[in-house]
Amino acid sequence: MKELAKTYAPEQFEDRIYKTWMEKKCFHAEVDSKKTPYTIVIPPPNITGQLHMGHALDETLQDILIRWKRMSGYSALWLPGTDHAAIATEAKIVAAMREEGITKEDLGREGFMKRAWEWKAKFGGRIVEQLKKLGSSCDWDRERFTMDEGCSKAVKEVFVKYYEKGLIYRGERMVNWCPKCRTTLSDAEVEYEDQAGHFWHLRYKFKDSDEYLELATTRPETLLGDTAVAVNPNDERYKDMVGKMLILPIVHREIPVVADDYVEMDFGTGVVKITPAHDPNDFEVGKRHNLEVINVMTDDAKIVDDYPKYAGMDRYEARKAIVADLEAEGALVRVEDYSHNVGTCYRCGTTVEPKVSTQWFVKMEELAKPAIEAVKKGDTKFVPERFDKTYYHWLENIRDWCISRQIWWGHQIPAFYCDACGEMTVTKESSCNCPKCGKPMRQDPDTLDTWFSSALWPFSTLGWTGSDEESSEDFKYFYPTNTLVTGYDIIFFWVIRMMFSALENTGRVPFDTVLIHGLVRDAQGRKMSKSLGNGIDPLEVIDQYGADALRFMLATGNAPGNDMRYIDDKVKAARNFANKLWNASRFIMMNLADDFEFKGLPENLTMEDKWLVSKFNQLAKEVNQNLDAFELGVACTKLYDFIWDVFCDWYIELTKPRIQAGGEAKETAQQVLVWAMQGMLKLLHPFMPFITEEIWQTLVGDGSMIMLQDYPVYDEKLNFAAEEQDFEKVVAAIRAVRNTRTELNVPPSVKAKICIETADQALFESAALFFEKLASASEIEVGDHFDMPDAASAVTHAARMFIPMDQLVDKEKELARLKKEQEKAQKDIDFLSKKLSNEGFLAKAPAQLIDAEKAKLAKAQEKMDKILASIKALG
RNA sequence: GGGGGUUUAGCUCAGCUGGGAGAGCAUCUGCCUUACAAGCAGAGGGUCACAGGUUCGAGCCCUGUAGUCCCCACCA
Repeated sequence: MKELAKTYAPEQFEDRIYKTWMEKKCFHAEVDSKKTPYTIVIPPPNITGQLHMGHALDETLQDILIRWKRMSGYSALWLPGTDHAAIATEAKIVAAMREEGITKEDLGREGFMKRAWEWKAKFGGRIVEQLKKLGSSCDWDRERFTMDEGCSKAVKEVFVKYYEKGLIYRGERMVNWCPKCRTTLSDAEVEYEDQAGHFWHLRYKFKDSDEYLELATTRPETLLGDTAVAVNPNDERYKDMVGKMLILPIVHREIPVVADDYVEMDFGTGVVKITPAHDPNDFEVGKRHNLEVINVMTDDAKIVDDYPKYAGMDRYEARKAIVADLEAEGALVRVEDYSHNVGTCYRCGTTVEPKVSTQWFVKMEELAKPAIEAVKKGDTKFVPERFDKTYYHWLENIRDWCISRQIWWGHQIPAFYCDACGEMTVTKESSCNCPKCGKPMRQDPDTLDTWFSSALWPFSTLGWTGSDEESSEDFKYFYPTNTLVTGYDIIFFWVIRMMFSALENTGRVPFDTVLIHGLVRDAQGRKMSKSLGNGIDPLEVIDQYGADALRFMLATGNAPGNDMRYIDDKVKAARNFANKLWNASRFIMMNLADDFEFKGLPENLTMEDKWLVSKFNQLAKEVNQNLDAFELGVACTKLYDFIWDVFCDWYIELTKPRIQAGGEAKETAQQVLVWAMQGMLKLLHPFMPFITEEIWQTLVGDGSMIMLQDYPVYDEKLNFAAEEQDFEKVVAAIRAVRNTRTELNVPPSVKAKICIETADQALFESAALFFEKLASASEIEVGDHFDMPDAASAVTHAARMFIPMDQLVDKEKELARLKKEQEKAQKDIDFLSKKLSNEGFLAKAPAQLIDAEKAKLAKAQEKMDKILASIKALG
């Protein structure tokens, strides 16, 4: 006898099974010309990261798809790896160094990089180990890192190519600057939030008169860098003042009044102070009017030494001091509360400082066009589709991408400068001499935006070298990849950049489908965050309920792209489902003799066998269809319902009489039970890999592994529609009897005879045992007419059943019950006959539907006849 | 200021090409029926936000309104 532990205890086998899979290299994908490739590249988690629910969801969806495809005969590659996460990682390392009292400068660039690599070696693998706890079937032989040799080569390759094509340039622009991280940020890396602030109304005095211009600002400290005041050229109020000079308060510098369309006449006083160095709009205005750009802040947002009174003050201290001085000088008119949009750093939350600086940029316009086209043509599809709008909108309004970062951890920009003659060279070489004067050149100290390397991930990880011909066999076989699974929150950061990078460099889209999922929120619907402390640790959930339960919960009951809530009860429900399956398999195994041999589906199937087989066949069909359409949640529900309701609650119960009977009947039942269990395990395996593998190996016991089995598909030979329908009559009759008994408060322990009046006598006679087992029948009598006015009755369209009780049935109660059923039946009849007498319906509805409705009406009428007969019999 | 999501049972959510409203949890009634009380058998509970429209037929398609959430955007 095969045996499983008495209770489902995932902690006892999940790790062991994962180890077996690893040892047998089950996750490894091969280039195989006989198979069709199916590829997913993982969204590489940051090496600084800890597994959170977002990862758990993301990995679960990918693992379901890859396991399904693998079992369906594809050469399925799930390529894993991690991201160096430039700013986040450097910040962590710097913080750790601070504990020891060391700064970056102490170590120098080389020393720092050495330390960073050590840090990576120590902690970079942590998240990978956590992914394994989930059961992720990644090909770990192909694990990659965004700063490994291949990825770094690809980065240089692409950078140089872009530069040579004029797609990358270096220039002085207004950029986003994080004073805490001390680096630039791309537009995508700035998060805007509404903050309560103030509107300081100031007056700037004219140089040649005692008149003032009144204006308002949210950032009085930037006044130090004001080089003009602007009004709208069409503004009658200020027309005469354009060109006149004002005296900047506090600083007492002379600045002009300029006219510019940028100024809105009806906002505030219609006068704007212009600080080209500290505001993107003002920068543009400044360019148009040739204004001086006066920077007043250091890299960490302190006032520069040119203003001794405020020098060294941080921007908020300076604000206070300057407001006080303005007030003292009489330049402050009033202060009003004002809420405005402030840009913050997505890594550290610090308010971003707009700053003019020389940086490297990717020119986006030309790159964006093919990326838009590719989705419009359908080469890449979003699931759900609506996210293509987000995608288009971003690409259509895209600005050049600032890619240089003032940190060390990352890909150093492959540009070299000659300090002697000022020449610049961009090259893939790691060092070079000046092509003009021959002197050694100095490499640009900046590194690239971390997303520059992530953008190349789908091909850099597959061995792309710059040309398709020279690239690896892996690249030729597995690229383009098929499905990218990611959250909607990183479409801008990543999906878009992979799209245009792949199109530009490989000439093809990087993937054909982008499956978008939402966020996992807490039980109250709040975003899980460190600051709120409301995050749920997936590893703790796995410890408590098992990875399968967590996975099933994450995959069930939500549609692609929608957020979901983490609710403990949902995991419990998934765990209970696993337990149900566990026990069902225990039931099967405990009845198997030692010499039991599974021979496949037997020939001599009974009607209930055919009913089950036919339903299973349908299930296999639908699950495949759902997976194909990325409806993973729907597939989960169907598996849950089939396994729990159809198989456990009905079929297992139906086999019990045969199992007790023994002999050939038992043998057949067991073959079907094992067949069905194997099929269900296979269908469920992508969703719950551990439990299905554990049961499979125990049940099958030949050393085979479920994850390498063929995924079940629809098979016309297993379609027994007629038998299925017939047996549904029996199921319905049993339900009706149970219902009647419950309503009459008859406990299951009280057995009673059931007389079945039906036209399908042979069918019900052969189902006698089921009524005894499942409907508390003491015996069954089948006939074409019974006259039993003192018995309770149960009615379906196919049968009228009488249940004689020891004590007389309460006729009034019974009558009331039947009347209720009559009402229901009448409603059915009314509804259906109305529909079927509607000429429009008959003329336009599909014939198949009309036939189905007719059949339903006939059934309803049959049922009504039987109810009426019972009512009549009651007198 | 644009764009999008969402509104379905007490709660959390499914319901995808328009054909009589579903699940889990919760509630109520019975059951220790030897796979499973992490269980079994039943029951109650919904004008599918609102108002129009298209259609033989609308939770689903179209228009508008409202609540709610999110994304994008340079109004100082």
